[in-house]
Amino acid sequence: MERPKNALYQLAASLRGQDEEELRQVLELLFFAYRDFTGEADVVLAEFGFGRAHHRAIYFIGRNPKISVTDLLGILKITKQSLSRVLTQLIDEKYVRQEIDNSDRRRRLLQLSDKGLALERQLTARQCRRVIGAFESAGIDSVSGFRAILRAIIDPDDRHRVGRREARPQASETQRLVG
Amino acid sequence: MERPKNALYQLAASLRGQDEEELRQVLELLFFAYRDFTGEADVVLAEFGFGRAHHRAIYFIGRNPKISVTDLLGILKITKQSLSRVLTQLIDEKYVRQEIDNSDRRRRLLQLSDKGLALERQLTARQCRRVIGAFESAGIDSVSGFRAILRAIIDPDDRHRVGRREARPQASETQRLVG
DNA sequence: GCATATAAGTCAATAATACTGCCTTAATTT
DNA sequence: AAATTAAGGCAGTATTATTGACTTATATGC
Repeated sequence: MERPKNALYQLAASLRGQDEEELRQVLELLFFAYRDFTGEADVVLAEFGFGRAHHRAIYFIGRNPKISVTDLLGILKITKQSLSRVLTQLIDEKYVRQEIDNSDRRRRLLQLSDKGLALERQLTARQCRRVIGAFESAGIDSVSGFRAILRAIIDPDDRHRVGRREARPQASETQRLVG
Repeated sequence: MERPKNALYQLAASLRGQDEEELRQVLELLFFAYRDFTGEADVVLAEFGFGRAHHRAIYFIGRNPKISVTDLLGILKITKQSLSRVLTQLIDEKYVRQEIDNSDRRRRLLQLSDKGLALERQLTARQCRRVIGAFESAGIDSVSGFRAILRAIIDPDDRHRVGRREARPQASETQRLVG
């Protein structure tokens, strides 16, 4: 505790080989990479009159067919109101279909229509194109480390969200976690 | 061109070993990791009545002392109006100082005050803490791949922005790029 | 069966961040 | 002298997000 003035220095010193400069570069890499990665979809979204919030909803509904509204909120971590505006629009314009869950008639299961699937693929294809290009130019050997660190940056409670989700025909996510 | 229906499949097939599932997981890792990474600073920012836009301005002014407004706009890629609101606030509350560039008296050079430096360090320390934790838990061997791929995701024209920037006492960034 | 809880949806009000277009002032460059 | 650049401002708008309260329908626990 001889140099209490610079918290960053202390932190950096605690990890051999990681100096402040290197850490700052990582913060900047994350900022620029994420901005350009999300920007990839913006061109397409603008044609449809949608924004990034629509994109996130479309993506995770496509990834989790028959997801309930509550579970989708759990993934997106936004309020019901924020999702509502976006979801209403997507349903009105027939990108997303709703059906009642017969095992719990309060729940509305969401899935993409054909139109929604087509848009989702277009958006995802663009982002994947960028990621594939990066894999190729940085080298495939870098991928596992890239994934490992991204995963480790995520809050431990949310790491399970990455990857294929199993069908949840009758139990909501919360129910599964509790039970 | 036998299966023109699924652009993703074609893309994925073009990269040996990369299937759609793996690519989608990467999109999701980026989404969750970036969200939690930026969320790290939100707690602190809220105490000061600032948002993420303030954070980005503070970060890049701290990283590029005596940067001009135009150069900062070039980094942030937002409009002058959007920056103006944030910058005015930061200057009024004395987190950022402005001085006239004597070699070109139209330009206002921005730098953090002591107050601004302290806030910047607090914000950066938190984010670095998360990154260091991820490095430690994923293993230091993963870092170079992580950095290489993030860098390759960034638009080629912006890759030079990551890292230490040299002092630019008399030439603006645009002038350097042109000249 | 009744009380409680949950899922979904809605209303009203507000905030942060961003945009476009247009204009001014001052200083520099051609 | 004219054109350009840097900074800043004004007016208006859009998107995404928030909080808090409330309704309806359905399910669950006692």
